[in-house]
Amino acid sequence: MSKNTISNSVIRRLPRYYRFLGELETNGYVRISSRELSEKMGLTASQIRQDFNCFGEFGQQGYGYNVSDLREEIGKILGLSRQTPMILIGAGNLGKAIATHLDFNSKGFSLIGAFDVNPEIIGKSIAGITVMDTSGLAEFCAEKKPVAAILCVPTSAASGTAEMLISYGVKAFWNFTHYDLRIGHKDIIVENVHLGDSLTTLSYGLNTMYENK
Amino acid sequence: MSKNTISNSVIRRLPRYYRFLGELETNGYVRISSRELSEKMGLTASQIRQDFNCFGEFGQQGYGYNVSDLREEIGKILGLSRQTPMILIGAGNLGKAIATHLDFNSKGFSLIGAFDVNPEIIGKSIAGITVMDTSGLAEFCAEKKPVAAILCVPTSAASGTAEMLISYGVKAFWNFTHYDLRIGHKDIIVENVHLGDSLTTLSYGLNTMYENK
DNA sequence: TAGATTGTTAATCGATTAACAATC
DNA sequence: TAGATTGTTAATCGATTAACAATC
Repeated sequence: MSKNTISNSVIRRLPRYYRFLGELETNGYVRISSRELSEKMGLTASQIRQDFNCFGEFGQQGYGYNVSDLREEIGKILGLSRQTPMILIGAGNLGKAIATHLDFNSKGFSLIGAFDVNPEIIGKSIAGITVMDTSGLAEFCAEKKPVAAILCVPTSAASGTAEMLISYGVKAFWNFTHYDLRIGHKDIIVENVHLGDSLTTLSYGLNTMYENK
Repeated sequence: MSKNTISNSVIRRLPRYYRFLGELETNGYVRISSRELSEKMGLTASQIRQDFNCFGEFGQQGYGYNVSDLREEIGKILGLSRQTPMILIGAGNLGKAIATHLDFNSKGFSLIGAFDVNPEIIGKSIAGITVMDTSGLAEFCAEKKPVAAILCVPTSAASGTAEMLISYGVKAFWNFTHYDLRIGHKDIIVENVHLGDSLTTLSYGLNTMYENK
């Protein structure tokens, strides 16, 4: 039974727990204590127990956590057994790389379509999907009802494309444009990636470490 | 004159400030108050003033901040006028997309080399650079002394590749593998991207919003 | 039972927000 | 000068850590 609201800090740690537990399972771990997990992940044991207790009692006093059970529970919380239909908008270099690089099915999604406006890209196949002309998007959405979309369009097209997709029923965006997508509609979910900001942060780190040069 | 230590929360906001100020400048803004900026960015005016004051007094009472000056100051803090030499390790789909999609020069870096082990990729040109054989990495590093590296290798090769690069003098990593790079060496900087975790977070959002279905 | 480790409450720490004196 | 808005201190809020009783 989940508590009322989960803080964003906790949510951001969940995928990482899930990943580590998967590795532990692969390596034959059956049980693990919060202390041992904390050492492996670079967290405190307290934080781990607090985090898990947001969602229920997954452990057993005197024993610890069953790795496989715990991983499954976190998977449920993350909704990873779903196959939410997702489409890619913008199948250029980045869109193509995203679509081929990630295992959508193990992360709660199913890539069911890809769209672009560039005639040189339309008709090509990526990740087993034939890229369609963006002009056919309305019809496709009416029929296949994708719930999520990957935005790999040029930054200038980000906002307009998102609004259009919302009107077609899309509820969640994975945004790779350099535009800060913040939607007014409150039932729309946005995950901004901002690779540029990430690289900029790396620059800050270098600048700070070697500032006296 | 910068204060002793800047919290990570503040640092993570800096690239976003820089981006917004750039847009404002493009749109002809000469001055802006913390209140006006807070409305545009979805922050509080207090937070903005606190953040900027970590680094000095960039504003003027009764006036606000000069957009262009403030942007330049933040650019300096981020080290964006540098051209830190950077190399790409792994020039497959993702590596290629990263290299071509981002403007390294405006973010404090200069992409000076790309490497792969795949004979089909070696010799091809991406972002104006010819992909070299990874076997020539040691020699290249000795000569060109790259300070930063983009890791787009398979997850299993992440740790080993990083250690090798450190031995060649690389100080900073932009890590796109699914491996949690945490380096023992304390003078090494790591920025983990974890696209998979980002997508998983999106799944959580959908799962939470539509959990009663 | 004794030992281990959780679940949970209390204490601490840090980050955000509010308030206001300083000053342009 | 009066109005505006910063820089900065104080108050609040939230997240992390510590402590320990519950219990397997």
